[in-house]
Amino acid sequence: MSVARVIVDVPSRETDRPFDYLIPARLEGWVEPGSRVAVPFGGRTLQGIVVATKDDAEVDRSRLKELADVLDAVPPLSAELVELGEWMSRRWLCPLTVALQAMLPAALKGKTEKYIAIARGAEWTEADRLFDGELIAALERQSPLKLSTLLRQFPDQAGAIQRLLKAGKLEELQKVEDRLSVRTVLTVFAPSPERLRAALEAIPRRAAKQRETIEYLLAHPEPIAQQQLAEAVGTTTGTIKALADKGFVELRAVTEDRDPYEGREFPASAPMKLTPAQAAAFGPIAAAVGEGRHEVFLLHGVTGSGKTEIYLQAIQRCLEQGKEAIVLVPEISLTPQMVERFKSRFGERVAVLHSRLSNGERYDEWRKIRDGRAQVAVGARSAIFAPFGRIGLIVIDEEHESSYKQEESPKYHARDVAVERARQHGAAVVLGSATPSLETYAAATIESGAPGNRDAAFRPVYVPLPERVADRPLPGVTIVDMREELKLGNRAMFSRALADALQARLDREEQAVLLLNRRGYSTFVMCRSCGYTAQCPHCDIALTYHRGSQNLRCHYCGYAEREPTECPSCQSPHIRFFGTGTQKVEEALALAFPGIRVIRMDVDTTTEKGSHEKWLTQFRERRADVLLGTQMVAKGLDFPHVTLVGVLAADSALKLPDFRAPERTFQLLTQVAGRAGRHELPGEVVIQTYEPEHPSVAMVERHDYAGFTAQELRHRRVLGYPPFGRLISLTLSHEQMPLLIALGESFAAKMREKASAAGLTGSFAGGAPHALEVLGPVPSPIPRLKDRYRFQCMVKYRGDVDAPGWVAKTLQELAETTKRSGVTVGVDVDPQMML
DNA sequence: AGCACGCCGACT
DNA sequence: GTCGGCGTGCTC
Repeated sequence: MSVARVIVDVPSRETDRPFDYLIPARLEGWVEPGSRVAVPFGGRTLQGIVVATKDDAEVDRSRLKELADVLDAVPPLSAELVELGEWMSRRWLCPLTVALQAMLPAALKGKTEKYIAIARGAEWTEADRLFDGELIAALERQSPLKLSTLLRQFPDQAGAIQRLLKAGKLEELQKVEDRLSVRTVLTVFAPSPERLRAALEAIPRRAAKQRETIEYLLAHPEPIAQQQLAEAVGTTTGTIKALADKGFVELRAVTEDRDPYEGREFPASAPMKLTPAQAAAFGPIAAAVGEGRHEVFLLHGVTGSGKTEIYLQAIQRCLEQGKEAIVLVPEISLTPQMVERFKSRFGERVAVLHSRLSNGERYDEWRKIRDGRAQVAVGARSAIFAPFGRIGLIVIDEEHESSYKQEESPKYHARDVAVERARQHGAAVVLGSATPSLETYAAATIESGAPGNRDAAFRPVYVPLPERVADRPLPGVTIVDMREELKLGNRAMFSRALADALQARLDREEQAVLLLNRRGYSTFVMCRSCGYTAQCPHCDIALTYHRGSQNLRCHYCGYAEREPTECPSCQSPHIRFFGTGTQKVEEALALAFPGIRVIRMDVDTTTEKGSHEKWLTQFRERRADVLLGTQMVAKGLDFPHVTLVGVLAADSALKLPDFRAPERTFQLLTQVAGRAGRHELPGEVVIQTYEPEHPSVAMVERHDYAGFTAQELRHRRVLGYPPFGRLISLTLSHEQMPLLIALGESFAAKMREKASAAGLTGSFAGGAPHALEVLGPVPSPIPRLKDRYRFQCMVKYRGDVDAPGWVAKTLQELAETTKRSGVTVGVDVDPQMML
């Protein structure tokens, strides 16, 4: 008998190591690295992932328990993915189980179910029968029975169950069950026509619906879903159930593959002829893919330069090598149009993974990949874990997008995972963007790389794609200084330039996209008498007024309260709403342009499944004049009749306490500007701002990526920010503020002490290659979240020192102190959002 | 993360 | 005298 090393599904630092289990004879041969198993662990049964197997000669067998079960016929992970998980766990300091869990579709996140059974040899006394008769009877009918079912049936018998368990008359069993398996559809199978006719004889005349059902089956003898049959006959499933009970028809659960794109036709598309510029960019990528060489490319092409066609042809080349390809796109641009391009070119070989799929649908797509029925996976962030075995190419479109960084644990960046996974497979990586992140751009273009930039091995080959297809000009950009507007007495949210441009679109029956980075109606609520502002009671963040639901909401924790009519603090009626959100703009548009048709798109209008697509389709079909939304309208949308893009407040994100704010603003503005005039009609962009001279705004006017980047990189170099230094943020939280302040100070002091003891502190400003410093603590930009106060420390370092490793080790050493004090420490390696 | 074991207050 | 509060500690 051999031994399995198992990572149990307990996401804590203490249990973040393999536990050994004996593999019982009946499971021998089913266990390998990547297998999902159920194991007994501290008195309960949990899901775990096998990371290795070994011979039992090396271990003390007597202290080991046995695996309870293997949960899948085919292991859901491979040794390679387990190894990738281990790498992630080191890189982003998360428990290994959390990294492994991120690779599994939600359907395979096993949950422990408790069952109650009558114990062997249990004998019921008179008293048992008297007090717990019904409970015992239920278990005598069926045993074991799910504890939850039992409690639903006998809500007040929890004590009795406990007692009988203690007395040894009942016993508890635990099983790990999947959230859902393959979807099954109850399907009706009709017997032979003779037997159907016999049934007709036997069914009394008064059971009209049953007779009709049989007659329908005589006419349509093929198997049919119960639900559909009921609809076709005009009855309920009860009728069919009755027929099945009498044995006239057969009712069976049939497993069904859900195809979210079922019934949709995708016209086949052939590779297009590449322009000379495209061909020049394609050359080196195709060569690497053809030779099965691991190499990373930065494909820097302006919007409309035809990057997608290059991806498609590179994938084609990859498939010709008998290998598989992964394409990552930001969730938001994973629209039907985008999917269509891939489905049209590669048909059935494409699996699509995005968050709008139900767990079951996603599981089906995932199985298509694992079982080799698909060779191309297109999806958002987590598609980087697509269970392929021979990857030849990984494409990351819009590589600068912040959505590639997961904000919950594991806080991984899909771009970095992609490079590591490609290295494992000897695959090529194409990072595509019109506005590459400064990290990637610097690594690709600065002579010696950026000294503090990830690992030295990250040196993408720079592949520029400077021209737009068909030489369509970039749209003209007008920057409007809103201070001037104010001076001229225009206090409306639309400048004269934007209002005129909008009117012109309405007159010409063209369309416009308007961007405002604020959802809700207004941004804050204040009392004019006493200065009270509405804050979230759990997060100390200003509440936002939502007009439709007439309430104030916290955008961080979801807290909501009713709209106030008087000041809660001084009872004055002079409580007012300030700032502008998308809802308010919608109203202002209706007022300024009577009859205008507006579609508003933000998280409030797109939560419903499919609503995102619904709105976009409506807009595409020109059933609206204006698409108004938050940044989600900026990404990857492509509408032929949009000739105007308006940005209402370009600087709204500039003042955020985040060193990436200028970069994000520039990227966002450049991306929206690219939305206009992508087709025959020329486009125009109007950007409203209070800071027209700010580089993030001014450089957009000239479409000057290089100019903006050069300037921003100089800033970053001086301050030692990425890509010239790297960061790890440590967020300390506690319910009590004074305690947290004291604990934070001592925590930071200890970190600094340890860093200096390890010889890691150097003069950071002097640019020493191994310098590391611990900054803070300072109040976190969100000073309180869900009733816990927050302070943060920042570890800033440069060069190739293994700072994540050092932080992990140091936190381990401080673990006892922190645990006793009740502070929790959250770690974010390479944070993307300073908020 | 749970669930055990373990030491101090309000009930039968 | 017991039931039960939730404070540490361990889980192959």
